[in-house]
Amino acid sequence: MPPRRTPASRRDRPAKPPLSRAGVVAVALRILREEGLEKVTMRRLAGELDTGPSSLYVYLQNMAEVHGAVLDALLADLPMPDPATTKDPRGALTDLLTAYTGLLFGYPSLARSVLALWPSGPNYLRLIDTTIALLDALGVPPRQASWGFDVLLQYATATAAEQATRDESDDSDREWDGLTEAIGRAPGREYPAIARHRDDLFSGTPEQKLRWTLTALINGVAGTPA
Amino acid sequence: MPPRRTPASRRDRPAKPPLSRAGVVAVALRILREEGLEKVTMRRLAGELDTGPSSLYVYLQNMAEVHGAVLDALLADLPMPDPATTKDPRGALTDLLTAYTGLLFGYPSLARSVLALWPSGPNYLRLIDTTIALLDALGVPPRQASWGFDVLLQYATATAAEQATRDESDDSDREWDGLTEAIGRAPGREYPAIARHRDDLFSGTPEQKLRWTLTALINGVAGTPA
DNA sequence: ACCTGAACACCGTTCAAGT
DNA sequence: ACCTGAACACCGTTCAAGT
Repeated sequence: MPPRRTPASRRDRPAKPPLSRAGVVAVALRILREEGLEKVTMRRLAGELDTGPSSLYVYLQNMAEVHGAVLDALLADLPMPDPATTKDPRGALTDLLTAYTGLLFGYPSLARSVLALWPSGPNYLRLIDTTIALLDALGVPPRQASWGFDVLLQYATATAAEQATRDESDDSDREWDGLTEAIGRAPGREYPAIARHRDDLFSGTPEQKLRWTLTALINGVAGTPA
Repeated sequence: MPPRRTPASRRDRPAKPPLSRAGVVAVALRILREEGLEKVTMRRLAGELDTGPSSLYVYLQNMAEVHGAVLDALLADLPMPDPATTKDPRGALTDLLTAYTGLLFGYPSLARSVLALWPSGPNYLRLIDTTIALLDALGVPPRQASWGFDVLLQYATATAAEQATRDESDDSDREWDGLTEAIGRAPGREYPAIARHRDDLFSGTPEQKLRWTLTALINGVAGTPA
């Protein structure tokens, strides 16, 4: 029997590295950054790794797991404060949540997918741990911190996900912001509260609103006995 | 030229009602209730209406619009308090948001889709209007009510959407609750805050948590100057 | 155990051609 | 204007058969 060798069809091509979970995730991350989540498909990943789509299922259970792994990889770049030494836990928490929101704003369709996931990678756990620790440092009672952390993270994610809907529609399409349109047009006879608040509803920059909302969430979590 | 008549292939079959947006939405709603959102596809809708999928695009721009229309149809059943006469606006607001969450809990994958939408149908506008009016009645300053209403609605939607992930996995699959697993296993050396709060993180029923969170959100919105 | 090609069972949307 | 069939351009996942 002849020794096993690379098949002729592969000879003189760059050696094909062995498949691995990390390798698949690395390719997924690159495609996400360069072309967006929509292009991260099992077929595309397989193609880039010079194999068939079914081979990926050895390393990842399904597409949701790919998305979760990609989120965790992105979170590695999120600067984490040290809750034990920070002098301004409230500012550090706001900054952390703002940074997390900003990161997801760069990948709104990933944010959308993450809402349907329960991310559980090591970097997401670190984000949870730091959020809870900062609430502790703020003097929030433990049960409130435990029940409150995911309101904070969920709001950040949902805010970025909302952005996805905007990004998908083109400017020429007047439906892109159906709710703003609808609020603007809502007849005062039928929707008196909307009519009364029309100016306030459209006031403020997205940054101002985000900052206010995060503050309101922290205040609510800190000030509401469980 | 002979008069136009129903083609032979349709004779003796029940008369085919003319297509309409309302008709499409009604079928979508029935399929949603009986079989879930996953079965509400353009091809299925077309099949039930005895036509081809392309015909639906005369009445609805895309699948997102179908989902939005279905949500609005469901909201017709949501009991709305009258903000002008209610004596306990805080209780009424909590009840309204709890009822909205409960309604979406029945259709978690719709909730997931709604997060990516900006619903703008008449019944959703009514929900917004009532929420703002109840915040007014609570004495919340107008700008805070204007900025705060969507935190409340978004939380309700996101909470129901989270449920979708659970529903999709079967019991035998231990991954169904990856985050709870991960939190339970998180080593205390690396995640000290999680370890410290382990008991509180798993405490409380979903109902208790929902009630507390809604209260915390209302408190935060009411008590944080914009 | 790992890897594969091919198949299964679908999707949403567009388009040219009718009526 | 409304409606259509067929096509376009894909999907995720499974499975039997390899190595």
